[in-house]
Amino acid sequence: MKTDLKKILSVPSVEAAPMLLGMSLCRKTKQGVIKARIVETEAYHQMDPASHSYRGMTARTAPMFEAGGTIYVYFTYGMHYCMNIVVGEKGAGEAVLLRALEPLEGIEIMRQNRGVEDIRNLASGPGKLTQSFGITDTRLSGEKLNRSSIWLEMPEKKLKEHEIAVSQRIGIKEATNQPWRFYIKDNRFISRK
DNA sequence: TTCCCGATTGTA
DNA sequence: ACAATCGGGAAC
Repeated sequence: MKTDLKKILSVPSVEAAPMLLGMSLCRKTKQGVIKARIVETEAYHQMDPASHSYRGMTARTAPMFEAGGTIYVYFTYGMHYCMNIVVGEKGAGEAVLLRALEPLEGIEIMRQNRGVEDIRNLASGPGKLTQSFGITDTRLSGEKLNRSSIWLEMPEKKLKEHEIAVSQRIGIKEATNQPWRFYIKDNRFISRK
């Protein structure tokens, strides 16, 4: 049975995060189309003290409470943007942080956006991948996949369970950390650490 | 209105 | 190991 994208976007984040691995994040830009494979994700949800949705809805986090398929972009450390794909039902406050991508198409555009040459340094981190995709503000936050410049494409072959690795999330305080980071085993494009 | 700090990155 | 850099949100 073919796994449907809509189905993936409707389940809780801890289930959706590994399911998004292998899918392609795509964006149409002025310079051309960019495509990159999702190789590392993290799950966040409303009962999670490390999640932006934990303390309820604010102007910034409102998109995180929208229905699955919404995009949530936030600004952090005074200089970086991070992108999430909201999942679950409207009001749930569930999202999957995209942490690393493997460049597939539009690699020259990604190089220009990042200002670096090394393909492994284009999208191997949550701040890097937004920069390589030309996301330089939070205007995409609240937009819907497929109804904006950004969309997802299903992989040609689905990942097997043994190809997926799990670990604690990165940059989260010890006390609130959980094994909710997922990445493709042995992939060269995951973030460092 | 003040103050602290972060779902990071690049450099030393 | 650490500085850069600034908006969000809690506290006052």
